[in-house]
Amino acid sequence: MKKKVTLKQIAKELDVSISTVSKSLRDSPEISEDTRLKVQAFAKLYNYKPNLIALSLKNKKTKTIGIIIPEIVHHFFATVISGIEHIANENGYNVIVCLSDESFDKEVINMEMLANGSIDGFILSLSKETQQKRDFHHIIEVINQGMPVVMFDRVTNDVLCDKVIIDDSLAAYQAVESLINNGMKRIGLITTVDYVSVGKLRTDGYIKALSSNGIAIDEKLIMKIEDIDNCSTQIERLLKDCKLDSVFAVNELFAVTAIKVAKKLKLRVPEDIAVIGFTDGIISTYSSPSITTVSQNGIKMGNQAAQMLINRLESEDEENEQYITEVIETHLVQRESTPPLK
Amino acid sequence: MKKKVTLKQIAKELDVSISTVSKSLRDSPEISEDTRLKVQAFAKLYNYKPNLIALSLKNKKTKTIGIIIPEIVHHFFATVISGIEHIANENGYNVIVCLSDESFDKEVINMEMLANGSIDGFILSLSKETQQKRDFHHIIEVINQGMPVVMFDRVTNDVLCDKVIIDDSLAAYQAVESLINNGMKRIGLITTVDYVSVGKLRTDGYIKALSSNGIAIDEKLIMKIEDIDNCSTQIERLLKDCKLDSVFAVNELFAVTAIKVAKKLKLRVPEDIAVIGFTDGIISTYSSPSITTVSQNGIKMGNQAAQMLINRLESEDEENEQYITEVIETHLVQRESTPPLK
DNA sequence: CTGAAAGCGCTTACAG
DNA sequence: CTGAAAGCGCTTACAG
Repeated sequence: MKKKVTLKQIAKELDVSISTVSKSLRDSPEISEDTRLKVQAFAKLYNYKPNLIALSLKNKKTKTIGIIIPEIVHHFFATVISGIEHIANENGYNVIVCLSDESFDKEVINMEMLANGSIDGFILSLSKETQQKRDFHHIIEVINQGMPVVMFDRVTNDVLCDKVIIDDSLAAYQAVESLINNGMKRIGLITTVDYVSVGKLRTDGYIKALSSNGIAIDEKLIMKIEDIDNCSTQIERLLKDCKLDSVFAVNELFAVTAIKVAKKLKLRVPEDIAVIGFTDGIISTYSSPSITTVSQNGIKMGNQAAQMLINRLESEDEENEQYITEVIETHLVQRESTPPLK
Repeated sequence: MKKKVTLKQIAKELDVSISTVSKSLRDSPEISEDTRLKVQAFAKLYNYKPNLIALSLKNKKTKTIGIIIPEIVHHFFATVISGIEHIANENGYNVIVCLSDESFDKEVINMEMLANGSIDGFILSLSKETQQKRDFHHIIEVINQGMPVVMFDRVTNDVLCDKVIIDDSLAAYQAVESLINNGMKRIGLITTVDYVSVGKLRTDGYIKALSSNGIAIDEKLIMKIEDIDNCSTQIERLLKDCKLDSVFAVNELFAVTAIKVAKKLKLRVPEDIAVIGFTDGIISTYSSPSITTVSQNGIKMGNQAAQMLINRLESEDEENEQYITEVIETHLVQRESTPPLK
């Protein structure tokens, strides 16, 4: 057991002052080559590494980024973390991850905890409950304290900060329109409750696509799902009652469940019913039939978010810069759950 | 913009000493009720929260756990992080996540970085490259410095520390034996190269199961896959050449790929060929047919690892305690890719 | 009951 | 060229 060595101990061993040791290790020109080399050799021998906590305190920056997301067991979020991590690492930052579990309180607690010195800035995606309550004081407060924040995916207009999103409404619009262009008329929508921002936007896109193509909106074809765990009964009702020729689902889980239900009802996918999902994750790839879906590049979103945050952190406090909202491109990934789309 | 307030500022405003402020906020009996209340009211008003970095430096503990895993975009690892996070949070710990990307160098760099004061202890799973090189000096060094380490899943006997694993060999044995008990004779194995510890163990289990049931080992039925991205060509060769009645795959990806390939070759699953996978993740659930698999409860493994680490951290330095290896239960989850197994 | 001092591990402006 | 001092934000043993 050999504990980590400190400047103080090196100083003592070498019978010089702590300042001299510190300067030597930082290659200060103030120090004579002799003592510099001597100190460096000794430090190397004892494998000296500066204590990062002490440096953080001194420098008032920690070189770590705080991430707060609703959950991690979710391919998209895991993907974003991965994207953040890589850019962070390249720039000498570490990443500390907190999960809100879709809970407002946990989101607040985690933010406050991290805001007390542990990190230099936040990257976050709102919990469902926070979106439902529309209470963002914890985020605004952190920003007011001068800590930069980048929001991604589940964002809100009520907070002014940098953001990374996709154009959920447009992507949904295009997906639904491509169904229409291929002759589909009775297009079901499986979506979330409205307070989930991205669900709402995708719903909007669906509605716009129908409207601008002269198809009347039929509320019965729209299934809003609150409780994801029991979505299959609701989806079964939708498929049974409504004689759909296709379905647009706002996430992978809804899409794959729709396929499972369709099979159960002896409907062939895509012949009897075509399915388009959202978020190009592991499920869409490995389901059979594999799922045609709107790609949502989490790695890119994470890269972008991290880069924006780091730019803020390292831009010598030019406070007045405008906030940026970066929109990541999406596209439709064609697979087996739809006929070849024109 | 109102920056966070410090003890110093409060002291100045109230015209008392920093010590008095500190003690008041910690409810020290040394302080008169009058000043205590005054200070507390003021602190509350200004929303004072102690700087955690300063506390870390002072207390020589950070209340954060470092996690190093090969990758995060992998359901099992995401699941483990989730398990760690929850126990950590309940105990007032935060979690800092680093990815080794299966690279030895990144694993070393990340460990050294975190070991320099940022965390109180590690939870880690070895990168492939580290397993291949069998070089664990970075881990041993950290342990020698007195920092507790818990390894999970991809562990090694060359490092003495607490560990959380499943009995990979036994689980594989049981899975393969259940195939045998249901009349399967030509059982293929899709596995990793041997240096991946868990792959090797699962291979061992397969071999033992055949041997102890009087089935000769046929090397041609064993496919060791190095490059996961192109596994489907190799798997196709296996299925084509070997007339298998069943396959045991050491992970989800191999299992689902085997199913895809089987379909392509017009083999029905499970009628013509039964498939058992390993790791009960999202793919196994949503593939069709859904995949019979060995469950590997990542949440539980994470919980356990976090609990063991925290116990170490909070056990008043009773150094001499023995290291523990905790074995998490597994079981076979029956789904559609096998006939009902007796 | 209050405060000055020392200390956690480091850096750096300043004196000598 | 070297070192003492101040400081990052905090706590706590000790004096008064």
